[in-house]
Amino acid sequence: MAVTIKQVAEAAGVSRGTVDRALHNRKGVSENVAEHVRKVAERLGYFPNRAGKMLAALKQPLTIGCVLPNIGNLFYDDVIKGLKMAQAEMSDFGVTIKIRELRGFDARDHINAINEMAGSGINALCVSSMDTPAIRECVNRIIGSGIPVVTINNDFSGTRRLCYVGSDYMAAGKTAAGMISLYKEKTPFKLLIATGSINVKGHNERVRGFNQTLKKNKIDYELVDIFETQDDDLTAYELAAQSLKTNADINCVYIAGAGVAGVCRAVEGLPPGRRENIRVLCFDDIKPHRKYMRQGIIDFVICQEPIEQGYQSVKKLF
Amino acid sequence: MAVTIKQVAEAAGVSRGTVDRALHNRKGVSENVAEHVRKVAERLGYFPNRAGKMLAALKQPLTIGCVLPNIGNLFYDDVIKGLKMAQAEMSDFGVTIKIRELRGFDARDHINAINEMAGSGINALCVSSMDTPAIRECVNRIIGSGIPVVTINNDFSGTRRLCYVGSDYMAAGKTAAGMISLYKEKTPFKLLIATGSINVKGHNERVRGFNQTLKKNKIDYELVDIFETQDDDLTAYELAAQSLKTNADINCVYIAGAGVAGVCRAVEGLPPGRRENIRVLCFDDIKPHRKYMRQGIIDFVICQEPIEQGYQSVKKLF
DNA sequence: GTGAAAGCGCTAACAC
DNA sequence: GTGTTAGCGCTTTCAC
Repeated sequence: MAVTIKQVAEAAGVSRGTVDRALHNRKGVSENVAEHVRKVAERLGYFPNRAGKMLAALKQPLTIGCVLPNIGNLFYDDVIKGLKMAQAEMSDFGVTIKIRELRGFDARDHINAINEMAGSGINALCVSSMDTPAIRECVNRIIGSGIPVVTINNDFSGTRRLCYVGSDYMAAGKTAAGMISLYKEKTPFKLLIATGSINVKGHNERVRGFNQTLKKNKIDYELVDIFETQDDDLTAYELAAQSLKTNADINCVYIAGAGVAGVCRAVEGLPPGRRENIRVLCFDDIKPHRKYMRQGIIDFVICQEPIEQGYQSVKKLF
Repeated sequence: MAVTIKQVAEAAGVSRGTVDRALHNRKGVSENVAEHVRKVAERLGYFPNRAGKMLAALKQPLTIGCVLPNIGNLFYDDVIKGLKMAQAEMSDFGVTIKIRELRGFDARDHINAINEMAGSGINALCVSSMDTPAIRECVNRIIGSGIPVVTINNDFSGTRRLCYVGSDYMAAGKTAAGMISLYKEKTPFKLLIATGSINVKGHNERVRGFNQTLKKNKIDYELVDIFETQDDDLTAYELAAQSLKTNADINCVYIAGAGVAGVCRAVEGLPPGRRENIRVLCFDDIKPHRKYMRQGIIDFVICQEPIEQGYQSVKKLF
């Protein structure tokens, strides 16, 4: 059996309460005693038993607030599924989650939602948003106020968030480049890139990783056009249809964000003969993507693990 | 806060001990009272709190025995990593694991190891073995003796194991068929299949799923040769070299088990011109596979999640 | 057959 | 600043 707080207390010649205070840097202990206790704990190889912790934690229930731009983006359905799985698994330890749902990429909306959530008595925050200065500032302020934050699916540059739970988007772009290279006989690729939003770090990285790897592997390609879908199918459709019409030489479409169905519909609308000649790559395993994949419009879908992302976010915070 | 055993006891007008006995079908409680308690618990929506359970479980440490044919099969390194991760995470709840390592597919060896393990005072068993009558019988006997069993990575047909943790090998074969279909212009495929062992259910299913899907999708192919590697690189090398020499028309090698490096070495040894003309598909992300992938010998590797398999096996048993 | 009580390891409230 | 104690929910042992 592992060493308990009781044994540390005996060895250090103090009470269990004092050990607890010392090891958690709580106030109410003199620095001398605290230092001594920490030494003894270290020496005995003390490591707090999580079963005991959990049971005691029941008295201080933990509420985790989640802010997600999920409305109109099916991908987040599975993230939410993961969040709920975690909640189900940890409700026994006093964990509750509270989800705030957002539509689209309006920075003001996001900031309002995050602030509201932070002010609603939560103990921790789990957020998926954009990587803009205003939002970073907002999140940093919340962290400063003592609420730990994890980013989920979308990370921020330079915030002191606890951790990021999500995929490595550079690697994802790299993978996409590898996939399209299987069609080397179709080079030079005439490329259309549809990204979600220039404010989303992950979308940018998917594009950078893709370009970098194509160059590194000396794949012959030319970037013909690029636009933002705003993760909206209608916008995506219109811009894609326009671009494909203007640029008759496009033979490869790389979709780095949501709005995939919109782009696919535009490809679908092309005259036969042209349509089959276009390779389409996109991300995330959601229902409409499967449909277009079966139809042969989409050639490759690179997936992440949304359920796991939701699940792990809660687990880390707990 | 959720309903506790104490509340159930009060509502039912009995003691906490009696509730515990009733809900766990332990002896020492009359069927009348037991029935009544179960009804009350049901009505109140009682669900045992896992934090409390875990803490109490500390008094009865749980030892999980694991029997794995890992020696000489790098894939299991990650399975073991997962087992150890789980142990690290759950040592706080009194869980210990004990691993017995095996080499190869000798049924007698496996049965001896399983029996030894079962007789060594373990509380649960986690096993990866072959799907033969003798081994099934052995495992069923152990289950009958009251030790719960999960199968990991390799399932048995028709045993009363608690659950199977591993991949869907039919789907894996299907995926492989989809991958090779990307090279449709190379049809008809002249196929060499290297399976690991005819006694391993997963290997068989990988082959069946592969064949079925090629047929279903009307891919033109012919099975030229098939052999067992015994998951051994040397055997694999010799048989593959022989087969490739005898059958000069082979242009596609499907490796359903281990021994991949052996087969690849055989392909590598072919004269240039012939060598590049052969597509190779295999399974599992282990180091030598990466090497042959970079070299361009292997075209596709379909992976499973060995770490997760190890981790989940322990978690389920706990 | 049933109730009462101790105790798993930890934290927090209270006492000194 | 430090010690003491109660209690989180559950299981098990001991008494009756």
